[in-house]
Amino acid sequence: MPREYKMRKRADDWHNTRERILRATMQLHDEKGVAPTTFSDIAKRAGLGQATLYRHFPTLGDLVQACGGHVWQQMRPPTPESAAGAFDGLTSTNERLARLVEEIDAFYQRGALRLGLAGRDRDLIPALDYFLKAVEAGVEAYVREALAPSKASKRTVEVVAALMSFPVWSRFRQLDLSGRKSRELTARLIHCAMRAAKDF
Amino acid sequence: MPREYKMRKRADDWHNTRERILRATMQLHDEKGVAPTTFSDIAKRAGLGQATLYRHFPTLGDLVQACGGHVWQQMRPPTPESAAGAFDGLTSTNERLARLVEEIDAFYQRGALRLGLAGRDRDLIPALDYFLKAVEAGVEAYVREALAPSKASKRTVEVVAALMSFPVWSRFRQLDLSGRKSRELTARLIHCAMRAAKDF
DNA sequence: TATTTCACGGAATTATATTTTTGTCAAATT
DNA sequence: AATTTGACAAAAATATAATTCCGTGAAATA
Repeated sequence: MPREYKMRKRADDWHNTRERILRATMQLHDEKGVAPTTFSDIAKRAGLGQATLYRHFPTLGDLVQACGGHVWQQMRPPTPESAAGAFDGLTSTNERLARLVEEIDAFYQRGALRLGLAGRDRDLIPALDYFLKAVEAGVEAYVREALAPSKASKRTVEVVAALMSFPVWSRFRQLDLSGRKSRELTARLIHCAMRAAKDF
Repeated sequence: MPREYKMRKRADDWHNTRERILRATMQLHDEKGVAPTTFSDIAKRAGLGQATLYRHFPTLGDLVQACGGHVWQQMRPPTPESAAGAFDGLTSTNERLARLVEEIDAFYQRGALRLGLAGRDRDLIPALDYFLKAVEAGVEAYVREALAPSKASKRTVEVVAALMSFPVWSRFRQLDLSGRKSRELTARLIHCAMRAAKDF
């Protein structure tokens, strides 16, 4: 229920408690995961009554979605809109792939914790699924853009996108390769996959 | 509380209800996941009172662990013990890698549903984590065995194991490649990874 | 057959989480 | 200044799940 506010102080208070709620929620989500976090957890952390949460966010979906906005801008995910710009001036396939790996790796590093936690509960909480689908679309757009000059097939794009997906990144991260080596390995695997995908 | 049973019929009844509980539990776990399944869900499905569940399995951990036994034998995971035998008579690296991919792929196909569901709740339910760690150890043992004649470094084994992990398999499965093509792709990626891992 | 044992289900109890109700006080309006 | 509005917290009301208690009847034992 958005309101018309001519009332300055009340509007500010409203906004402030809203932000306190979101801060507390994100903290707890980072600590225990999304699904296991309860309303009373949040209220306690924010120093508010539970009823206040409902006033601001009638459903859990609303709350998670609102967090999504903050999280999105904190992790700056790749988007279809930013894809073209990310490869500006790079013409060789090699350069473009290197840039692809850099960009996505940097993004996953920024978002590792939250992407992992969100992934766990995505089919429990629709807002999370929506969020992650948007992330995946962004990654795929980057892959497509990186491969654009190579006239890669749809299939090739799919395969490379799989290789650049978060679950795969996350598993490889468990090896304690340096970031440098890790990106190098990824790039090589992509080359290999592209060659292989030609035969499909 | 195990008992001394000389009493035939009671022992049988006890065993039968135990199996009914496990059957119902596994059904529900397959349908809704492990964590979201409640004791009353299980009791209803099994046609038993909830109290009966507690008598047979005092804690959730006991129940999940007992399911684990059945699940384990249904999905026949690779184990360190079976690793050596799986590559009997195969001498060339190529043959061994092909066998590795076949074996693990077949296993993941058998276990896909449950491995996915278990993975989601593994850090919520210790018994699941234990189970999955055992699975991972088996896969790694197979990788090690497949690469044994190639004198691969520890690092190489790790990298290939990552490539053969369930999360990676699962993501690639989303591409709708035929099993044939999919295994072919995996094999090629492994070759590439081995070459790359040499430089690390 | 008489007595004891014990697996069971119904129902009570406890625990935890969600959602609504209500009174209060400060801010806004007149 | 008097009145109204609305943001808030405390606590009540619901809802759902975990856990325990207790009487019953069939199986075991003597």
